[in-house]
Amino acid sequence: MRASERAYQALRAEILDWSLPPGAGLGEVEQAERLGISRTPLREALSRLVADGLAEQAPGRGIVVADLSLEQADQLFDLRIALESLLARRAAQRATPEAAERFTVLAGRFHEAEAALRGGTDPADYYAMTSELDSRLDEAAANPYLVSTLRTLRLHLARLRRLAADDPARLAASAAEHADIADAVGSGAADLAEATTRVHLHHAFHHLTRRGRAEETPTLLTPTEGDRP
Amino acid sequence: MRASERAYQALRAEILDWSLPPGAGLGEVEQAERLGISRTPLREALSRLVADGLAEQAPGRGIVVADLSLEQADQLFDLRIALESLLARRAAQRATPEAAERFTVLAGRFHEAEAALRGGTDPADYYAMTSELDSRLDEAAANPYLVSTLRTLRLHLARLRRLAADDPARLAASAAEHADIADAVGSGAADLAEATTRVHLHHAFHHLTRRGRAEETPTLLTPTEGDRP
DNA sequence: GGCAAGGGATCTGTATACATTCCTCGGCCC
DNA sequence: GGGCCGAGGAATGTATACAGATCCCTTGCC
Repeated sequence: MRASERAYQALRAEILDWSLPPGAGLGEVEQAERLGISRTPLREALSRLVADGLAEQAPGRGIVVADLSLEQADQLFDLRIALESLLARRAAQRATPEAAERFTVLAGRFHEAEAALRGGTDPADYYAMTSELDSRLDEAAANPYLVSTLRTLRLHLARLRRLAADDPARLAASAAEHADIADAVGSGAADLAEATTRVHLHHAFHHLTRRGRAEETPTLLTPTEGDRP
Repeated sequence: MRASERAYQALRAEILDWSLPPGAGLGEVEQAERLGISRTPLREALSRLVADGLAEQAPGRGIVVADLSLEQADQLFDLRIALESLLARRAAQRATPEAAERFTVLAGRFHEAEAALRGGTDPADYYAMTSELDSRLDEAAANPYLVSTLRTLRLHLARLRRLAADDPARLAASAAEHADIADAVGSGAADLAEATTRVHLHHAFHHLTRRGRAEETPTLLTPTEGDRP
């Protein structure tokens, strides 16, 4: 794999999991040294991070990890609701019969996952399923511009997810909501597909902001001092 | 100005005005030579163009200008309608009293522009006003993620515009629609702001696709042979 | 003691040289 | 005659060296 690609993925992963917290400086020499590559491919990786909005040019400090906190969650979700409700609607309208069948099957799996999650199962399978649903919606909606926009947005949402502790009750409810979405898309009900998506996202947003105000999260918001000496 | 920035702006302008048509190859040595810079800053410019979606990695041909035709107009407008209607709604909800006043003033100027355009005036002033309206909406809506997404989308729309010949009648009607939008936002009517935006964009889309099917445009769709021998 | 100017060090931006990969074209074998 | 394999070459990917800018620290003057 290309060095620039490895650097991009490594840095992106560290930003998404908060190893590199907002405001952390991404000096070229320092990061190139750390990743064992030269400055040229590192600069390309940084460009891509800036284009993704995960990093930004800070006034006199070079490139730093972009800020993110719960204050921005409502801005992200405002955009997310608009885009994902459109995605679900178009997927419902345009899904081929074979694709529709796959959505219905997926809905069944979400229902099973809901039961399992209520039992306290490991949520890894469930996360994989949500990501599969996203991919199938992207495919069915058949709008590359929309998909590409959502791809970028999902990066920010992944970062945001670390601010919310997942509790089994919410995960089970979320699985049920995903089942509703998959069912609606699978049956070609565009209005319902959009509505179930909006319902799901509103619940997800409220859960996120409610959890975020609990006293445990500040440690997540200001991790690991010492990145800027 | 930095060489990479100049290269980015130069190439972007050439892509937007179809001097570099879809499919045109952007070889590093060739372009670097043409622009009088070395490959390093040129590569950064190409990265940014790819991130914008204006260029893309072609299977075995390196980086080429991204495809764009009227077939993609409905995909672009589908996304555009979702984003700009949200933008108008939020702007109406969040505009400060001073900002609202500016929208109302702008609405008046659009009405004047409408009359002038019916008289066959040069539309340059009108274009400047639409771009000012966009900026004010961006500012009032106060959602950096939405604004940044729209910034990218508008690049593609600018490219698309070259496929539509502007006729004075449509421009005047468009000015009237913009006046409606500015009025609605200025008066804080969120529903109306969204509705007027949707109306405007539907008209713009239909005008675009209608014009595009006229027999003159195929020459625009397949310009200047010889870019790929 | 504070402020301003200069100098040094560090960082980013650019150019160029080198390495590696991939495409193409020609020849050979089936 | 067609297809596969290999050599040549061009283009991309990477490293490094150089240049320019910027920021901070020091020092001198007010």
